[in-house]
Amino acid sequence: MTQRVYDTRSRSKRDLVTLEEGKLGLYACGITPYSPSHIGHARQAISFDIIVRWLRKSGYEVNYITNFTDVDDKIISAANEEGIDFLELANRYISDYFNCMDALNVIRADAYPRVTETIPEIISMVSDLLEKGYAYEGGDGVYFEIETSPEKYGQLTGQTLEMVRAGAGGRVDKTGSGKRDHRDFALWKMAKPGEPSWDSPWGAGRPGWHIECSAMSLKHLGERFDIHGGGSDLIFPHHEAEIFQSECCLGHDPVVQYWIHNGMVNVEGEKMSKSLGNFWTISDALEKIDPLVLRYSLINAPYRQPMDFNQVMLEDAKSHHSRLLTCYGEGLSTVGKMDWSENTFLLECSNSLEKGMNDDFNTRTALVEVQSVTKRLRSLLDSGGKKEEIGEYTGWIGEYAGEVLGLLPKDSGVLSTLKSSESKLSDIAPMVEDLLSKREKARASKDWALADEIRDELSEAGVIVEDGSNGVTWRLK
RNA sequence: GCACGAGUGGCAGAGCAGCUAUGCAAUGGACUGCAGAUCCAUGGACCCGGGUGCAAAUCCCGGCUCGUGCUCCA
Repeated sequence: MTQRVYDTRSRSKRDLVTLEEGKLGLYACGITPYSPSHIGHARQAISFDIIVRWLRKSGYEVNYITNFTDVDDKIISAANEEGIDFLELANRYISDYFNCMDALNVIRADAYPRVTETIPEIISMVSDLLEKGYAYEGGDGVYFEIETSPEKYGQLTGQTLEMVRAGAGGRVDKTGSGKRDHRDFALWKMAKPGEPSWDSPWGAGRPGWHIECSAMSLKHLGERFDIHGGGSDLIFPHHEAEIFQSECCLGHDPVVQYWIHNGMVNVEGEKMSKSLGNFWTISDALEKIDPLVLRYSLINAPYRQPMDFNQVMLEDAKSHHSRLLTCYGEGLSTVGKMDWSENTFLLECSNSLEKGMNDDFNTRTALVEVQSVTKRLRSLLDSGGKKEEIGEYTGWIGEYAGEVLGLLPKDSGVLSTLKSSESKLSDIAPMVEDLLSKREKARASKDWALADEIRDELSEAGVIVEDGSNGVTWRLK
């Protein structure tokens, strides 16, 4: 089955053909660590994590690179406010990022290059651009000159040079910079007093925002690579600027074969922003929900669609995830994972899941299949189904919900959670059983008031009592 | 204003030419002292107007509405 990938540049799904057969270079723009990571970062990271997992499962040898922009205006001003070094601040939030990613079960990328560790490469790229006549020194910095290659303008956004010229005229003067044209962008910014800086042929300064990614992708993936991704908010101007820089510097195009972009996360229908007070950091979210439930909720829509983060979707994710985990845990502890390749129903499910994932990584379709396998496993477990079948279903879930979607903790974790809740159960069992037998006596004598009172008490204590056709059962909330 | 994208049942959200999406909710039933859980069943949708097709939610044209980008942003 061919992998289809939606490419922002051509605005269509295209068959994935890599530059080198069986190998794939993927660069995804990472974060600027100036504040704690938020759920938008989580969605970006999880989307690409699953894309990488899937491509690897499909047989590609993937080299996955994602960066940190560890020097930038916002980092500097946040560090100044606290009176600390900018790198100290950046490191703090990078470590926050890694903690969150680990919790969310995001597999580490193959490399996490940083701007501050790529300065020589950046300087060399800027020098090249100057030499080739694509850039100029403008007093307070070195700028890329858009007019040198107008045909490259708007490759990702569909805008032309003229449109933007018409739309934003007059802004040049306001910026007060040495730009010749307001659409030109900085490659190197000269340092103002007190700012962190590196020596360069043009004076002490630091890289502009866009050049870092061109330099880092070149360094790690070479002069041409397969996929470049990031949040859809980076399409303009960041990724367009990268196209200018990389293609002009290297002298060929395209440098990037496929551009992919994940959609934004809104909160209760509104754009997430600090000023609206609806800003969710990942740590905030993890205080209220399990990290894997958050992961589940964030892949409940295809990665390109904008998604709304709200109470309903969280509760949905919570109930689905807990059913998935419970079934998997029971399957694991009673039978274990078994080969399912002879099971026609499971084969159909994986076919359909693969079809969805091959069609631009549709995790929503994948979840539908996971739900349907879980449902069947639940009823097998409840009705005392054949061991082989339970094992097959458990194996399927481990493979797809676990390895591909990353929704399950490690098997040892699943089992120990199961055990600890069992031991918790056995601790309180005598007391509960005692109350229940009193309740049974009350029920036998049709003293419903007393029976209900006992049930309510237990409920308040966190024990759910259910009268089934085969007698009374109870479990923890 | 320009660009890009989206408008599907009560809600979330797939499908992108012919075949039940799915989940939650709802309704009816089974079970129950009641509640819950579970099981069975049922109803319900493709923004509007044209066009192409044997056939359109799905393609084309024109509207309308919404979102995002055009300044930093995953």
